[in-house]
Amino acid sequence: MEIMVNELDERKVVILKAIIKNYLETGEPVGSRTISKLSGLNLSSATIRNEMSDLVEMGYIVQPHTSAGRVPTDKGYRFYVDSIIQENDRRMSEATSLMVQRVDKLEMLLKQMVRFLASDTNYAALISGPSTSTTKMKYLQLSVPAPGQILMILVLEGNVIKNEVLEAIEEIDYDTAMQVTVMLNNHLSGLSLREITPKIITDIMVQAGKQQGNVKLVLDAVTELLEHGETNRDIFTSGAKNIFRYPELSDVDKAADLISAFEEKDRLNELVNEVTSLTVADGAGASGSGIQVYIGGEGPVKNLRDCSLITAHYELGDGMKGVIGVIGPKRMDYEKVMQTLQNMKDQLDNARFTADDN
Amino acid sequence: MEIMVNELDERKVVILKAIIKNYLETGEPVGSRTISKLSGLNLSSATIRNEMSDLVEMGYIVQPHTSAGRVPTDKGYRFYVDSIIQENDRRMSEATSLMVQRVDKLEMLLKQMVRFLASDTNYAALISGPSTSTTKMKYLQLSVPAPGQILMILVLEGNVIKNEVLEAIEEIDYDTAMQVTVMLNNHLSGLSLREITPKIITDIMVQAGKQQGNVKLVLDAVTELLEHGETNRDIFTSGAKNIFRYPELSDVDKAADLISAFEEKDRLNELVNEVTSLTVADGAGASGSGIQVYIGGEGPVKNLRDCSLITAHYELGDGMKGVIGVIGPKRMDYEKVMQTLQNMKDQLDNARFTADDN
DNA sequence: GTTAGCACTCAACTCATTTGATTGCTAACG
DNA sequence: CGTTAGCAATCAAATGAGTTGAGTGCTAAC
Repeated sequence: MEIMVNELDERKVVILKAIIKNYLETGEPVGSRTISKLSGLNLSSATIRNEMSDLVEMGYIVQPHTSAGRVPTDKGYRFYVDSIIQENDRRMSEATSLMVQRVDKLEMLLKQMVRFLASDTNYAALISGPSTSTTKMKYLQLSVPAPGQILMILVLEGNVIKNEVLEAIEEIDYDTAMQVTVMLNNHLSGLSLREITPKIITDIMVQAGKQQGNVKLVLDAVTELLEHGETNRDIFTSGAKNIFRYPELSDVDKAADLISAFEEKDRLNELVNEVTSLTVADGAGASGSGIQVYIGGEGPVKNLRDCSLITAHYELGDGMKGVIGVIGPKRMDYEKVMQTLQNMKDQLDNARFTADDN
Repeated sequence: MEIMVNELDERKVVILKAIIKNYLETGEPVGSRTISKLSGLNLSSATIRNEMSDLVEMGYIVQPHTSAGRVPTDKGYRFYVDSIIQENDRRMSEATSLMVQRVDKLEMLLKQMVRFLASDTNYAALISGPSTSTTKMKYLQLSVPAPGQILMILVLEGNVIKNEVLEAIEEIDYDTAMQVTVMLNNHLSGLSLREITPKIITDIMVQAGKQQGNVKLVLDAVTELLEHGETNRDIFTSGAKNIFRYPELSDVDKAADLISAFEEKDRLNELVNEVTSLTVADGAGASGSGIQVYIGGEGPVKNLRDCSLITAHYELGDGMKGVIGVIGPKRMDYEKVMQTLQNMKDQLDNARFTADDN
């Protein structure tokens, strides 16, 4: 990226930014005369035209048709976003602490966040629940709701609760279930799925005694539950209807596509997973800020034509990592969304749960 | 309703049905010539015109403007739907058993159902989880995940699991929690919220001894959880994007409205509650079939302009009652949807859970 | 390197016209 | 008296010619 800095002289940069900024506001192709008036450069429209024609050649902007103004290309957007990121890194984020600090139920917090995000930005917003494979297990409880059945309850950090009813392998009575519960907690409490070593497993199995079958069943279920939760996180969304605010997305096909992505959470899950797997250092111009911007067909949003995606990773502490993001038209207010998202990220990173205060 | 039967002579009935049927297919106003050809009555368009003009006077159809064809009014739809219901009652439903009979997890079943319903009908579909106040409690388990905290797990019929972490009133240790658990199960297991009498409560409180505060806490939480679940059921949806198939709904305002109703489940919950509270005998022409049809502004859908709602109540046994429904344009294929819904209802009414088979 | 000037382009708008589906009415028919 | 053919009247929607206006590219002069 550094090599490219010199491709554009200062004046071209000013003009390009002015074009994109204006386009973000109006959604209409931008003409030379507009820029001549708004850029602050005191140049005539003719001169601007010459520069614009250069910018077209370099691929930063295009003309929808001969006698129309110019519209940014993906390359243009990319440039714009990258330059915003650089500026923001300089003047650090002054996170205004505007939201609740202590929340009992994680789910509440996330719903609250995503709703705020959508209504603040007027785009569609989503937030994923925390990664289940890196979150620590607080407590595991087995129980016998009916003969031959084992009820397994798994409490994770942040009081996220997972549970499942299993069909027992060996006969198991209430007291035995309690003994096994204590034994399992001794080994597993405080660990995340990733921290369970083979040694721990063997230790557990040795102590399982006659209940080996059931213990294996439970361990498998725990693993399955957490692994499955990894590719199948809870996802909360808000503001899907904001799609209709933007004419370029409200054409029937695209809108239907977006809406169904928001309804069936599967595709959002894929998206979150892809975003997670791309390292922070990666293409999306994250730098130190931890905000990623995917424009147009880039990366995870290649199926969402004419959309851009802005995401942030949050970490609530104790390995509870998740993703929060905004989906909008390519012509979105990148600057504002990035700021809001940075704010949210800071909020979440500093959130503490009342239940943890003991 | 019986009085009205004679308002329309046989020929008018045939013509009216033909008009509505054609309108359902095409979505375009229907002209006299079309009916003259399609009705099978061998009448000229002029005669049809005379009859149509009568039907307009009687309020079954209207003209969007002079020189346009005719379009059914809500009264027209109502007539059409009622006559379908009568015919169907006669030739009983021959429920083709096309779906799974045994499903472990209720949530899976419901998701499966709603997805099928949406893709089969091409409308938007929704299904509510079972009523929590009439579902029986199978098993209640208390536990102490951390000092000063009580983890309450409530297993309902169908292995629906609810849970909550409470802040303890009195000190409570693991063994005490177990004792209380056994005591509570003795009293509550097998009952639904509605079946808990004051006597049961007093009996429990007497036996609570030193743990009175915590027991009260737990009982309140159970009540709160189940009552809250009543107005706040799980709702699964599918096929929201089908809205775009129908031009009359895909105008921006209406679509945005519908979409946000489907995203934020609150309004669907209200809808389900309203549907539930209207008795089966009520206005929506249910008769014996247990299918309700709400046309246009009728009842629960008064906010969803130009939409109709068709619902069925299901009962999985042991008080697990819920609602399944389809939302589409007024011009929807009532006949088909009602049949599909009847089928689903039958499936659900007969579904049995493997976990119950012991 | 910058600018004024001008011919040219083309989507978008306007407005009159045409088209075609459909009605209501009337007079004739059986 | 119900039915029908015929016809003028209506009106949304499609068509198309003409106008507008934003914007460009090019050239010649500053």
